[in-house]
Amino acid sequence: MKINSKEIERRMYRFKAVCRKTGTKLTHQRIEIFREVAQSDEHPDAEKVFKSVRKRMPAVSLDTVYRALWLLKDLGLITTLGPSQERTRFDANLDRHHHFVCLQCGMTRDFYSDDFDNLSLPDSIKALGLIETTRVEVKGVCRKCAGKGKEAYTIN
Amino acid sequence: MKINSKEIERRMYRFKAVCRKTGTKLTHQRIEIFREVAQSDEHPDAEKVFKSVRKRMPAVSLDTVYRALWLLKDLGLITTLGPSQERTRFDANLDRHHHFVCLQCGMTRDFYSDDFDNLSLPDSIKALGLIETTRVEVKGVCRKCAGKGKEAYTIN
DNA sequence: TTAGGTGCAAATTCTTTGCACCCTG
DNA sequence: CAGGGTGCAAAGAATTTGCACCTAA
Repeated sequence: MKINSKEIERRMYRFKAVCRKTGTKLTHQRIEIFREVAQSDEHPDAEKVFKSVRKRMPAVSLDTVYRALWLLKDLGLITTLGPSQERTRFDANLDRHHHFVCLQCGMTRDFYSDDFDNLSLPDSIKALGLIETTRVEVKGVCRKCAGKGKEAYTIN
Repeated sequence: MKINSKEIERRMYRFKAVCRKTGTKLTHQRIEIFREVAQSDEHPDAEKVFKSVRKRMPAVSLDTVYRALWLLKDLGLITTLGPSQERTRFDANLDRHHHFVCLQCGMTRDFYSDDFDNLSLPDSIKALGLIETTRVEVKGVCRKCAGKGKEAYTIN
């Protein structure tokens, strides 16, 4: 809850426009659920959204929150942090490296780049705490999936 | 299964050394579980490791795989991809941005950087597929957590 | 009016835990 | 031989689904 109200309005407007354009019903639940994510800068998880929304709308159910969030993601109105709907994956490569991740099949390839290894961070970030790693995540659609003619959808 | 055997040997050696140094028992299960991750470049999840290990060692159980993987992570011998043991989080900020993530409390802060927005990717990566986004993930320990005097542990 | 949306409860899926037995060091 | 480690089965979390009722358009 820290985004400025101008920006929140803009997000709400866009949300409503996209719903109309796509024939998605603007239910009270969806409005409150979207508002909750739109007005927060802390990247809440489903449970957190649920708890906040429930304060204003005691009857919502957690499954509606999940359904709404995935819908909003499909509509390109929100994105997910981390590999959404994927399990934790393990990596024995301890060298400094970066990742390319296929948005469709999840294929992940390590790559190396001196340029990326030596990025200099803005001071505002250094001020946040002790920096340990800086990693570049490149997302896209791998050749195999692109070959299948699927459309790439909206992105993290 | 694509890492070269020299590198696999190096990883196995390091693994055994760390186990000895920390008094961690070198059981057959742990050896096979670590080997599986060490010899793979595809960042397997727990289930995948389990299935592969079971071919050579039919009696292993999935929970042993989980226990071993988290242990290996604690020992700094492997890392996790994506927010390990965290839930999916949602973000309504559709502008191009980057993240700082606290390894201890999970606090995530967006930040902006023209430099980061304009990184040029190695050709080898461009060849992998259609690139959609390039995002920098900075990990570290936020001031609040650092203030608590906890040690930062090994990193993603 | 009516098709899509919701709440509820039950089902899944993924991961963790308690406990008795086993094996490494 | 001792204490940590393992397998099993059962518990817990997190997320999804089936279905009858409800509501936005």
